[in-house]
Amino acid sequence: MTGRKIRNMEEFAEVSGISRPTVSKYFNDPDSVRKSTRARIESALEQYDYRPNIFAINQNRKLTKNIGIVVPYLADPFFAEIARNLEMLVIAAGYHPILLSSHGSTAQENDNFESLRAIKPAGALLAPLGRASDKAAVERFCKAVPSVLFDSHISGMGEAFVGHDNIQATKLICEYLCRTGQPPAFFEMRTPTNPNAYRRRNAYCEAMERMGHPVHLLQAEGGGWDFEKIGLEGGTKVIEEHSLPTDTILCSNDRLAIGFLAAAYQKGLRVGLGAGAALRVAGHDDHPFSRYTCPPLTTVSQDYTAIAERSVERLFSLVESGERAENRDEIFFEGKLVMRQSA
Amino acid sequence: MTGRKIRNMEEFAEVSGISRPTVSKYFNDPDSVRKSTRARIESALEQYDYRPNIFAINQNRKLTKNIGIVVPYLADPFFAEIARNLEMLVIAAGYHPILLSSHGSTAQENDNFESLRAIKPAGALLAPLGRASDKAAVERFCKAVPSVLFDSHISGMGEAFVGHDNIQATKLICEYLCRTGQPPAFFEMRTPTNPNAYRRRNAYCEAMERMGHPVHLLQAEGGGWDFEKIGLEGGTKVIEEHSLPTDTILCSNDRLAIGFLAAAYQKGLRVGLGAGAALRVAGHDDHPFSRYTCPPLTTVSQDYTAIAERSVERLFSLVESGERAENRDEIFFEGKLVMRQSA
DNA sequence: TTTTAAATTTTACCCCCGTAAAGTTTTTGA
DNA sequence: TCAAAAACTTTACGGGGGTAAAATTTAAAA
Repeated sequence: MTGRKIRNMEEFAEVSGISRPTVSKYFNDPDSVRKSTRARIESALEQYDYRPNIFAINQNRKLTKNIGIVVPYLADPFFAEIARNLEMLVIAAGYHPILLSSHGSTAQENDNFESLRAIKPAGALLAPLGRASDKAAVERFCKAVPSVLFDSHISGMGEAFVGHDNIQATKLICEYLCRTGQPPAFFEMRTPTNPNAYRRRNAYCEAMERMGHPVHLLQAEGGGWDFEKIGLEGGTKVIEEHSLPTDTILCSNDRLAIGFLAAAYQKGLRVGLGAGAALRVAGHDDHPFSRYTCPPLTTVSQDYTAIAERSVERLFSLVESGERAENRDEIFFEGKLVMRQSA
Repeated sequence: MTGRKIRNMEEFAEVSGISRPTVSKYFNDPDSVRKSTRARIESALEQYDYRPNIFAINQNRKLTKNIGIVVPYLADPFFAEIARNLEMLVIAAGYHPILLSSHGSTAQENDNFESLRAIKPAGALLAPLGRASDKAAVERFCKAVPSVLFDSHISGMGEAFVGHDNIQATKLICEYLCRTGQPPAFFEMRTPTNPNAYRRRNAYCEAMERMGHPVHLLQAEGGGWDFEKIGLEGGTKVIEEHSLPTDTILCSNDRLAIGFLAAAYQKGLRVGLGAGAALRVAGHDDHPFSRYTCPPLTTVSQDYTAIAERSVERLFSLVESGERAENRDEIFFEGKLVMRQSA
C-alpha cells in the first residue's frame, strides 16, 4: 500500500502498465487474461489500493452480481436461519446477496420487489408472504427477474419452487402419533398467515380419514406473525373450555407448539410421554428452539440445508445459462421424524 | 402507463416537456421546482413508467441514501428484532437500509465493512461482534463512514454509542432476587461471545459484595452463538455435579436461561416461586421468547425500541448536519424488571 | 522459421445522471 | 407597470467503467 491514490481504472491501468480495457477484463474474470498480465495487475494491486467502483460497473451491465433474497418475516428464527444458509451459499458462489424482509407487510413486500428491480439483480430467491402477497406484483417481479421460490408456494410463479413436503411430513407425524397413542387433534390458526398451513391441515385431515380416526380441528384466532402468542392464547382457551377431544395435540408448526406448551404448563397440564403426563404435544418444522422447550418438542423436521442448497443451485443454473426455465419444476424435500419428549 | 418505453431521464424530460436538469432537480427534491413544473412532471410520471437509474445517481453523488446496518448474528432473535426496528425507522426517514449479518465471523464482519464502504453509505448502524471483532477494521470503517454503535460497545469507536445499561439492569435484578429469596449465583459463558456479558458479570459481583452476599460464578464451556445449547449443556453439568451453591440462578442472558430451564426440566428440577419449586431462574434481555418458556422467564428488559430510535435519531443528526460529532456520546437505557414465574 | 491463433492495445462510443455556468423566461412585489 | 428575484433552459462537462472494432503484439503450432 504505497504510492499515490488511485481514483479510477484509468489511473490504475497506467500505474500497472496495462491498458484499461484489459484491466477491465481482468476484473470481470482474472482468468481471461494472459498469466503474465494477470501477475502484473496483481502485483500493482498490492502496491496500490484500488477496486472498481461498484456503481459504475453496475450501470454498464444489464445484470449485476446481486442476488436478492426476500423473506416474509426475518424476526422468525426459521427464516433467519434459512436466510443465513442462503446468504452463505450465494457468497460462496461469488455473488452478492441482498437480504430483504417484508416484515409481514404486503406494502413492504412490494417495496422490496421494487428496490430489488432497481438494482438489476441477476436473480432472486423469494419466500413470498403467501396469502397476503400481492399476486400480481409477485408475478411481475418473477417475469422481470429469474426467481426461485422457496418455502411458500404460489402456483405458477418463479422458475422453480423448492420447499418442504408438507403432506408427507404431516402424514408421517400423524402416523407416528396414532401408532403410539391416541390419534391427534390438529391445533392451528383459523386463518393461517403462512400458506404451508393449509397443506398441513389438509394432510392431517386426509391422514386421519385414511386411518379411520376422527378429525378434530382446534382453531386459534388471531393473525400476524406472533405465532407463540397465538399458540399461548388459543391453547389456554381450548384448555379452559375443556374442549380437548383427545390427549394428543399436533400443532401446525413449532412456534404455535411453543405457545401451546406454555399454555399447558401454565394450566398445570403435564406434557410428555410418561405415566404422569396429561397431554402429548407435537410440532412441525424442527424450529431452532424446539429442542429447548420443556419438554423438548417432538416434531417433523424441514430439511433447511437441502432446501437452501437446492434453491441456490437451481437459481444459479438459470442465472449462468442466461435462459429462463422451459418447464417450472417443483422440488420437495421430505421431513424426518424428530422424536423428543413431548410426544 | 401508456406510451413508449422510457429509457432514461433524457427521454423522460422530452415526453414531459421539461428540460433534463430540471427533471433531475425534481427527483432530488420535488419541492425545489415550481408547482406548475412539478405538476407536469408528475402527470408525465403517471403516463410513463420511469424512475432514475439508481447506479447512475449514486455514481455521481459522493454520498448515497444508503444506511448500513451490521449485526453480529441475525439468526439471534434479539438482533433480528432490533434490526427490524432499525430498518423501519430508516425507511421512515426516507433512507435505504442495507442489512448485513456477520454470522458470528470476523472475516464476514470485515467483508461487510468493505461491502458497505463500496456503496458509499451516508451512515451506518453497527453492532460489532465484540471480542471477535478486528478492532482496527472497525476503527477504519468508523473513520470513513459516520457510524453509531449500538448494543456492543467498543470504546472510542463510532460517533456515538447507544445501548443497554447492563450495570443498572444487573443490579436491579440482583436486588430483586436477594430481596425475595436466596441470593443468586451467576450462570454465564466462561469466555463470553458478547461484550455485554463482561459488564453483567462485574455488575453481579459488585452488587453481591455490596449486599454482603457471596459471589458464585457458574461458568459454562463453549463458544459461538448457540447460547441455548451452551445453557443446556452447562446447566446439565452443574446440576449433575450438585454444584449449585444456592437455589437461585441468574443467567447472563435469556438465551442461556432458556437452555438452563431446559436442563432443569430434564433433570426433574421444578423451577418457579411456589412451595414445590426447587430452583429460581432469572435471565436478562427480555428476549422475544422469554415469555413462552416454562415457566415464563423472569428477566430484566432491554428497551429495544428506545435503543433503536435513539440510534437512528443520533445517526441522522450526524448525517444531515454533514458534520462528525465533536464529542462522542454514550447513551444508556435502563432495564426494567419483568416479573414472571421463574423467579 | 513461418504460420496461426490468441491475447492485448488503441480508439472510440456508450451507459445515465449530477451539476455548474450562462442565458432566458416567469413570477413576485412594490 | 416595471424591475428584481426566482425558476427554468441550454450547453457543457464529468463521473467510472463496459464493450465493440480494428490494429498490433505475443505465444503456440507446424
